[in-house]
Amino acid sequence: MAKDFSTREENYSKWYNDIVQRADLAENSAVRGCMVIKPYGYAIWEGMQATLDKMFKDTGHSNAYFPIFIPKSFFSKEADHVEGFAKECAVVTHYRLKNDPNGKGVVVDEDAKLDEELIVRPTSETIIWDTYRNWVQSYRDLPILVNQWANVVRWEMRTRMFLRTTEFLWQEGHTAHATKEEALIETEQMLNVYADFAENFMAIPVLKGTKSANERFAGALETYCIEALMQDGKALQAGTSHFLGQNFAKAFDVKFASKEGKLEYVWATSWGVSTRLIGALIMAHSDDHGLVLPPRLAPTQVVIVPIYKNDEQYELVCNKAREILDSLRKKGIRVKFDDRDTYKPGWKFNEYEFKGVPLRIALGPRDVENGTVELARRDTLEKSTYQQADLANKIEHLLESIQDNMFQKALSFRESRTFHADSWEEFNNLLDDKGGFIYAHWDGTPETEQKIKEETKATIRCIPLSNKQEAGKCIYSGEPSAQRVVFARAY
RNA sequence: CGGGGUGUAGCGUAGCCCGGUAUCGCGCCUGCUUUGGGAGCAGGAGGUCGUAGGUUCGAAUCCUGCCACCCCGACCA
Repeated sequence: MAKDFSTREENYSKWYNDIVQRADLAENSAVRGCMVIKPYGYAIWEGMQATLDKMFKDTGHSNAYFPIFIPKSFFSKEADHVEGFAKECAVVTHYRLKNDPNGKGVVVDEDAKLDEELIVRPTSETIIWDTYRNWVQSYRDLPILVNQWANVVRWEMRTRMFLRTTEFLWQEGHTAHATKEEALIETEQMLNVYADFAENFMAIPVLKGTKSANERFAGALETYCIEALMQDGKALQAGTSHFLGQNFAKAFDVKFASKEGKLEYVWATSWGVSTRLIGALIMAHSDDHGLVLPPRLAPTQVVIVPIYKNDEQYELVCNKAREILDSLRKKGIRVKFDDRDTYKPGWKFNEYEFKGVPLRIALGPRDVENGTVELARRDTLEKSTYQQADLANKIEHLLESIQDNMFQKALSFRESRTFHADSWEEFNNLLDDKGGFIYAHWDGTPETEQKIKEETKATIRCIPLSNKQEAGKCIYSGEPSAQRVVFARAY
């Protein structure tokens, strides 16, 4: 396993893949660019889903499901949208196979060619807006606040486990509103939901901001995003919320009669996060011993490992362990008692470290005798002995403290990698030296942004919502600028 | 799609330059001893060397085509 968090992509890649493999999260599949999410990785996703789903429902949204196939013609209706996705779509052209006349397996049956090709959804705006047209007639039908949990396919040139796979799992919210103001409020609300989730559940601090025109979602008027910093100094876009204006309503002719009796186009938003968040979790918190999971998202928060030399000790230790197990379960703590006798304690210690289980309880004859347990924290790797009395409460507090510590650690890391650059030279030096977020002045033109990207690989991650106005000069062109924006190299 | 690399047992590899039917580790199976940080010893199973041709008495090794995967870039959540 790589032992340093070098900014060398090569090492970091290897380290990242190693964590994915050793924590048993996922593996490459036989299908190009696709990934098999293994049970443990999927359990993390399920935890994220459950939390996010509740947050969506608490903000008035409902779940629905739309088809995976989108008729090709839908795509040509919104010009920017096609342009953004056309290059990475999987296309269904036939619906049947037949036996090869030459006896070599099966071939596509050319007689079963579709009149109109179907696109495997890269995102569902088009099919959803085509559907919404029929759902909306009056202002009384608005707003529509719908979310979908789904898989999508984007035929990317290059893939990375969790961060960019050909097929990935995500949620996409699609809302329709009577007014621009309401849609804007929704867009910002969902951005806040994402930021809340990232910081309070994933323990990853994020910058909230808007994208520059170049980085904006295809078809959106404004893209809001949360940006997180990974341990190699690269930025990761962790979630987006788009204000789509009336673009899709116009493209799909979604109109409603207002209170005043006028026919108006609806206002739209869309927002999504994906299994990429698992990648974020790995890259933000893992250490040289493997994955480190924040307690609130860990499928297993506490694992109990019994230690014994013979059947008699096994009985003794297991009885006590089951007592502890019950008391933790009563508290609602996700706890696992690993009483497999096919693996030895040392082996189990290592395994749960790879897997990032926040707290480990070791319980042996010595502990039973003394009325103690040994607790090991995954985040700090500290081991200490605790009295069994009131253990459930102590553990509950410890889990909270681990959650908090992980966030603080990630926050200090981000702060240590956040810089201001006032000259082109300084900008380049910072990028090559440390990576991280760099606040710098920009003249606001797409051309300059593009040049900077070509020369340094750094992009504008966002224009922070919390930005203060500050006159300055663009680090690249020297033209006047009204505020600093955040640059970084990104995944 | 460009540039680089790799395909040998479930996984990781040696051998390739200099041709003679494959090395080592992990894992797996059996037995005994073990169990507070990936146990020890003994025995055992498992390989059409990515694939299709070619050269040769003989190919993992040399030559040609093809395929797959990985890394770097362009593209992107």
